Amino acid sequence: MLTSFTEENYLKAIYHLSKDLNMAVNTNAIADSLNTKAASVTDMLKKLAEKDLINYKKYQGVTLTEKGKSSALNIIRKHRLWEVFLVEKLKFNWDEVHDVAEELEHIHSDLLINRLDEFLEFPKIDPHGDPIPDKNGRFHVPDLKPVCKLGIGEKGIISGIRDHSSIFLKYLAEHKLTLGQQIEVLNIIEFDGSFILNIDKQKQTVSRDVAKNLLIAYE
Amino acid sequence: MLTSFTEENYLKAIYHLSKDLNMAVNTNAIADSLNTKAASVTDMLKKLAEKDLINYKKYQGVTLTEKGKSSALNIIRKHRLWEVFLVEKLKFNWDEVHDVAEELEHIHSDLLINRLDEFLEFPKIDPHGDPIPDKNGRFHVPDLKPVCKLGIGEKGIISGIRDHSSIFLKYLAEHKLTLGQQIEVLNIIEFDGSFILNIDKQKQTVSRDVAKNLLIAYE
DNA sequence: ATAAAATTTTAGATTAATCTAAAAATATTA
DNA sequence: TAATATTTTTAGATTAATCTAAAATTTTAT
Repeated sequence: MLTSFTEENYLKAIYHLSKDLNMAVNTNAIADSLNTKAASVTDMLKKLAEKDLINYKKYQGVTLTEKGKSSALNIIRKHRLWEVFLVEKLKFNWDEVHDVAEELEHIHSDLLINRLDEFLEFPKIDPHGDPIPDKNGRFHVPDLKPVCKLGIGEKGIISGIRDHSSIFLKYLAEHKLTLGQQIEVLNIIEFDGSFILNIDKQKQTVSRDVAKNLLIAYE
Repeated sequence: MLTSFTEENYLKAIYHLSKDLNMAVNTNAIADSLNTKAASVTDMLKKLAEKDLINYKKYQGVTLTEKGKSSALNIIRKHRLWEVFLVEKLKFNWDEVHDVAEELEHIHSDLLINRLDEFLEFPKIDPHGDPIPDKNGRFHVPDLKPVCKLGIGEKGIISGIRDHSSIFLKYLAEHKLTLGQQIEVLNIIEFDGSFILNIDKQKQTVSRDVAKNLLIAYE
């Protein structure tokens, strides 16, 4: 079955939205996430339902069918594998990969993506710590917690991020807050909830906002 | 300036057609090469002329402007670099790369393509022997001749092909007639113009059709 | 429970790329 | 050079994806 560039973006958006909420996704939520209008979304939902990619009943929101879910996971797989390629092989910074991967994820070729997977030695996570589905759509969700949940004296390894904006990614890179880095909470400021961290043997303060969006795996 | 997937395919087609003929390209020729109808081509020509990518006067055929030519060369550059990547890094056969490269060539990112060029160590030719334009659109056209122009006893290195169809490519690969291979003309059959070649110390006969489409560089 | 607010869908247009059929222009040839 | 054939363009539709504005439905709040 053929899916257009646009249909694929809808499937991906629905997948991400329903993953967070774990329930039917609203028309407006899709419209917001794709920067389009609710009326356009309704039109597309009818089309996707026709193709048996989503379960859709008027006014009731949508969920992905098995077919739709596996299609969405394949697009996410492609996106994340390309991100690994860009960073590992082409020396992109982790804040430079998203837009290009948004285009590359729509290239239609199973051979290409499976060979790329092999070339990259079957990576399990992308440059932002997000898991990469295998060719059957299977992946493991690492158990991560935001820095803000740590107490004083606790340690962890930076292993993911919640906010994926390039401005946040740039900030993190400039402050050595990159994947794999060990951190320790030295103190928490009561006034504004900011965290004083020990990073690479240096004291560094991060705001509560940063602490909420930086995910760690316990040691 | 933004060019759509479709516009890019028109520019590429016009480039290839005008390169062979070295003159204005006909509406019907473009329609044939893109498997579309003359009426559709006329519509698109108006649009490309509007964008100053082609010189177009009704009924007079078209040529590329400098802008159009440099855009076409950039698409060809991308196509051929991706082909090198697919063959060199992802172990595609040379008859498997064309369709995927047709999609990859439309990814818009200068950083991507220039980094890919670097990653591949600035290749000068693609897996079929076609030259790859550099980032300024410059490339050298190798001086090649078809096998059928060789006389008995002459030698050469297989360095290019005229026909790019996957059926021809597959035939060549199966008969060790691949890029870089040395050949020597042992005999030419008067009856049907077929060639008896010495390839890798083995005698092999190829039809005149093959001899016309297989290009060699003299020793 | 009903009115007000918010969300979602429908109706009717718009744009890019395409098509068929007919008209216009150019090229061929007798 | 006039008739015929070929090529190209125009006119008018079609399809996918989008939009605005209005109508329908659901949710929230009094």
